[in-house]
Amino acid sequence: MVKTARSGAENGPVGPHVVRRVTASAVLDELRSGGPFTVSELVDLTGLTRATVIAVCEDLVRRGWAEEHVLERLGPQRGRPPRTFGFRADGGVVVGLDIGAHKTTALVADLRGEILGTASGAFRDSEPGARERLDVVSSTAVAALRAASSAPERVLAVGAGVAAPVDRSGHVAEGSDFWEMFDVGLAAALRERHGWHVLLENDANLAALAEQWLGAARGLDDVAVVLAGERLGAGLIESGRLLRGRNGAAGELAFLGLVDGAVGPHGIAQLAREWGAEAAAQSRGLAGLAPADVTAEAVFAAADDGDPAAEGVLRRLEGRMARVIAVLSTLLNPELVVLGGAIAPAAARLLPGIRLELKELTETPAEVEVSALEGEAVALGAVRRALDDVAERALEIDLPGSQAG
Amino acid sequence: MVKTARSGAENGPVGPHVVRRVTASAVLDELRSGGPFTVSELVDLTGLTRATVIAVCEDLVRRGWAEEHVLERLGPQRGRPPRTFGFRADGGVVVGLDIGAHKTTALVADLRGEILGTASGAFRDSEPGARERLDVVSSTAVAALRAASSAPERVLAVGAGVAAPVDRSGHVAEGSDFWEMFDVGLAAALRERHGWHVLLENDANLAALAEQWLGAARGLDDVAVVLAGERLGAGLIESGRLLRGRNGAAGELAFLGLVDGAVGPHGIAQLAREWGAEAAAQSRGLAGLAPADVTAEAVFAAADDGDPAAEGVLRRLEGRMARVIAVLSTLLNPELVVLGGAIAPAAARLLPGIRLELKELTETPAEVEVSALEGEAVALGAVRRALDDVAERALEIDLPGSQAG
DNA sequence: GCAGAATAATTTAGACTCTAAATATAGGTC
DNA sequence: GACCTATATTTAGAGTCTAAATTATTCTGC
Repeated sequence: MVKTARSGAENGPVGPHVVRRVTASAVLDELRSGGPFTVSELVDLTGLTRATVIAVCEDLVRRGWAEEHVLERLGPQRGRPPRTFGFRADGGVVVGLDIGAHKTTALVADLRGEILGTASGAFRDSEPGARERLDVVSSTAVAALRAASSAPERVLAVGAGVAAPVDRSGHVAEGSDFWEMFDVGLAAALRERHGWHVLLENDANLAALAEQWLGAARGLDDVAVVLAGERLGAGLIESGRLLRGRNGAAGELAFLGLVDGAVGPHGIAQLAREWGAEAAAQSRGLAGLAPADVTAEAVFAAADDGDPAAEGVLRRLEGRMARVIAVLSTLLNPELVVLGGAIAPAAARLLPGIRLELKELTETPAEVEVSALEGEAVALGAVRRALDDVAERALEIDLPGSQAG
Repeated sequence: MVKTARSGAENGPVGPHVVRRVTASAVLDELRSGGPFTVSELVDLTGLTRATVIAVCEDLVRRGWAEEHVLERLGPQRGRPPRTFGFRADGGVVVGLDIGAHKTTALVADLRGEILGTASGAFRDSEPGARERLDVVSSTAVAALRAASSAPERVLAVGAGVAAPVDRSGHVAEGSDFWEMFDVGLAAALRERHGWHVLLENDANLAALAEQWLGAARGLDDVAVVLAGERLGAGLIESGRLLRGRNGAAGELAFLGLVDGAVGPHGIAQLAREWGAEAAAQSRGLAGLAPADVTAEAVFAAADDGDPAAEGVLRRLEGRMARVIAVLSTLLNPELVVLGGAIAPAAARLLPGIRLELKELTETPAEVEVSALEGEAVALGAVRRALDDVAERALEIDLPGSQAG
């Protein structure tokens, strides 16, 4: 659909080596996604010739992406012992950052996504400046690297999630006054300080990647992940691709106001407080709390005790969520909607009600599940994003310690 | 984001010829998108060597995709006269079909998208059976080919739009009882009868392709096209790609009920009638029409005459449209929303009101324009779809009349 | 121990493609 | 007619793949 780019001139010179790029990618993909393989297995998997597979593997070993395994033969086998090659998951590391309003989390993972180290840090000020944020983020990342017994030089890519729209070029959308100045700062500053390749991304988008990778949406290609808590936003994946929209603002759910007449967008936690306080004020009970003391947790706890007013609040929340999911289902037709964010722990109890209402609201209801990734979805998604980037650039990257020219 | 497929084995054998495929694509893309070029120009455009470009061009000529032009030199020029090559737009044709409820339209275009012939046919029965539909569609397509002085054997691809969800594999989504049986019938039957390669697609999706190709959204990568009339649906393009969703149902706008409390989905024309009739019944005028006589056209005409009740209906329509567009803008963040379908002729007068309301409803309002493609959007989009398919498969297609083995 | 079977690695020959550099060609200019 | 210019063609060299032939390693059975 419409040309992508003046094709040739920019895509580097063509030549016999592009063939090698294709074959090397094929082999590397197999190695990355599976255990060590014998050459014969790789021949079967890729459809390439034995001679080619060996040449490619030796190439990959030289470049640091693969290693030859010394095989331990279990039982007696016939024939010449095969050579086996495996992916070098320790060829480098990636970092996943979840940069929140008050704190930041860093994960360090190997090239297969195994988490090697974690750290988190809090911003001292409640409204920290760019410098403060940058320092905390940077030192948290370094701390996670230390916990992983790794070092900044070994980092091949960094994924970073922020609670703001991020466009396709990795810039925080204009008009988002708070982040506007900081975004360029983050990617540029981390590159400056450590030489890192930073991929900035909206947090809900990363949560979606994480759910698709390790969570409730594992392996599905059409998914929406709703992050509900103080904020409300969604990460959308269609046909395996993140949707960002023109300015990176896709996935905002501020149409809530249109859906049931509320004024402006509201996080679910906020709503629970607000509606809970209403109920308390109307002296409908809620465990005798004063309206000012009503927290989201208190409402959920009261509902557990059978408080009818609190249960009424939950019904309203179910309705609200069902409407949001109904709009997503109708407009985007995902296979599954995952509920995540701060609401996740409480969401399980809303699920039956939501599913029931959803069926009435749309002809194409998605499945609905609750995230099981706890607080780590965004950081895990950042890891996934970084891994994807590394996989894409693999053959252009010179791995530290490789003997390649 | 997750592996796509067991890479190698299915992708055909690798070898030096894949390089040729790359270079040939690069040259062919340039030729297709521009006038005839001299070899030197192609060298600049593609970054390839002169020797390569000539070899590739001669290859393309042999395969029927390009032709060598005899140059007419305008003024005196220095140097050896260059060879020039051009795309052979007449190497074959594509067909675009708009299969509606009551009639069908067929366009025939050359490989550059120039429309060569048109035809349309009506179904005799109001609820025609599969056989009747198939016969009319087939003969309409053949009539359009005749009008284009072409023939069924020259058809390289057929795009076909239907008013039903179509999933990625080209099948009408299950549960859509009416089309369910017919869809497979259409693609299979046209292949059977004429050997055509048929690409079934949702009509709103095709309208979106058309707007992006020739219409108000020319060249934009993030667009939504709302088809409003008796029915209501949208075609969504994000990052240059159509969104289909899990079952092809993406773009449905039946969430309208959620947005302002209406029951079930309603086409705009229906609403105009309904609300107009309400207004008439409340004896608020509407040019003295009896409620039963109120048509959408009558409402718009009355508004033109300054009838306040009719204007009230238009305000309500503006509000409804603005809400729909607001949801699209917020959730998908397109750059532009195009209003098309039966509403298009009347929509221009709603535009100012819609734009004004939209700004109040979302933080990321899209631009809003009215389609200028008149009734042809779907059929044109079908042509575009077919052309894209041909472009993608170009080097695997044996063009009729080529001397390639 | 040793021939033979089984499996895999390595080598060799052949084909195709690209680039780069050298050579040839077709016009115009002086 | 000699020269200049822009282009075309040829030639040499390198990289890559496949396919087929050759060599290597191990186990089995006697």
